[in-house]
Amino acid sequence: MPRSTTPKSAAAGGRTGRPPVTSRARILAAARQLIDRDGWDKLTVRRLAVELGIGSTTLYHHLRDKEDLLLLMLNEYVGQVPRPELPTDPAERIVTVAVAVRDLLAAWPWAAEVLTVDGFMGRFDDDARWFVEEILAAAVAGGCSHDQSVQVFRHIWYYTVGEVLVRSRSVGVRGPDGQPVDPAFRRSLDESRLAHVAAVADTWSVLAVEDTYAAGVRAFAHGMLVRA
Amino acid sequence: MPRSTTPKSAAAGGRTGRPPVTSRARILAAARQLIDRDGWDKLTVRRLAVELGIGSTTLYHHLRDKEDLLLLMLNEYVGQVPRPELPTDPAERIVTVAVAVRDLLAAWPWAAEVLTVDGFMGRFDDDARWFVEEILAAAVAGGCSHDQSVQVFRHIWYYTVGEVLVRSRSVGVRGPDGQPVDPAFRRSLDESRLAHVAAVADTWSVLAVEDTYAAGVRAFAHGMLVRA
DNA sequence: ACCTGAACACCGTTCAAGT
DNA sequence: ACCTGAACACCGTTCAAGT
Repeated sequence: MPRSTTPKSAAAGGRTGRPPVTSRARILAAARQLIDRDGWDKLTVRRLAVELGIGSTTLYHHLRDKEDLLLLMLNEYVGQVPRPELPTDPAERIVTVAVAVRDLLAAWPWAAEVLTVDGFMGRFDDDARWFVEEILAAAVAGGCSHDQSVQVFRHIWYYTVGEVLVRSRSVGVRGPDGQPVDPAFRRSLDESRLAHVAAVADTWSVLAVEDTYAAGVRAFAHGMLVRA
Repeated sequence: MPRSTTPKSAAAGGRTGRPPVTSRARILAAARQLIDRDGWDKLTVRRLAVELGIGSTTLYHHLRDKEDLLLLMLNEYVGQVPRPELPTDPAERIVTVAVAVRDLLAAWPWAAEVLTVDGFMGRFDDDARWFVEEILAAAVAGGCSHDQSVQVFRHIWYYTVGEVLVRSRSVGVRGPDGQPVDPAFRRSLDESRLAHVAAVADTWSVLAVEDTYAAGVRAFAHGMLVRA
């Protein structure tokens, strides 16, 4: 039952016993390849083993469980992102960092699945935590106490996770009848009770695909730094 | 392959054929009972059939698929919520509605799972859309155009979904070793690179359980209505 | 018109036995 | 020290046959 933080292959000092057929790095690479080729939902322990040409149960010598694999992938992914150039204004620095993280998560939709794994915030490793540091530092530079900076981070994080999750699940959705599901709420719309919904019914689907994330965090970040 | 909007039992005009052993309403009630008693993750098509005392495959005459069941439950749930008293100030009206919806979703954590179902926004029915109407109306009352009100709603919605999802998955999390996962990021913390993270490491877990949702939407709502 | 069992095509995970 | 097949305990869904 290996832990994420202590890979067995690295810990093994001696050279006795049966030689390993795979490694953490190889597993991660295979998982990524599998997702890119066949899609996120095809990433199963069994398929991953086939991809690697090993028995599926062998994977449990390298990973605690499937969730462990997901966290490992997220950490590797977030850690590898190129850090953006940061502006000097604290609020704008938050916006820049948040947009970078959002773009990162949005580009790999499977990341959205991992975001909802139990307690994942405490399972980021140092390389993946740079963005937490940057947001906290910017909040403090903007006049927040350390405690307030944590709350600023949490707000930004909730908004980001929500945006990524909702949008990754709403693009190009089609109903079982093959027709695209109408995001405009026009189905059985009671116009007297839902007057404002009716007023935007025709334009909703157009407005809903617009990328308003940056505007959202901007309003958020400036609003909170002013109040702090 | 029945659709959510046209229950078969209701549509059937004649009285020929084998009598039904169950109904939409009974299925929904049984599902809720199952969740309340055994937990969200125990809600499977097979267990639900056992709960109802019918064959599992029979359920497919009343539901298109499992996702359909989830949406049906969400709609029933959101539609039944007592509408809160609304203040006159537009921004505060948004806060009140948003808090009510958040409380609702947070109280039934399984709702969080449904929120990530493909295209669920377009699958709310009229009874569940009152909160959309209220937020759009408040935004317009606050000076937004109809188009802008949609963007206000989207921002609030992303934030709400994120808050509910993250928080429903972060409470009382324990690692596989039985120790609670430390949300304070203290594991292998490089204090030189992550100075601000280190500064809040000790208080993070205390701050993270605080309910700051209302403060978040408030900053958001006021900020956006000012800019619009 | 509605219900059913059998079957299909899968899952994640454990564990004793093997090299 | 590491790998493996068999097995366990499940899933959601389809479909021909039955009442």
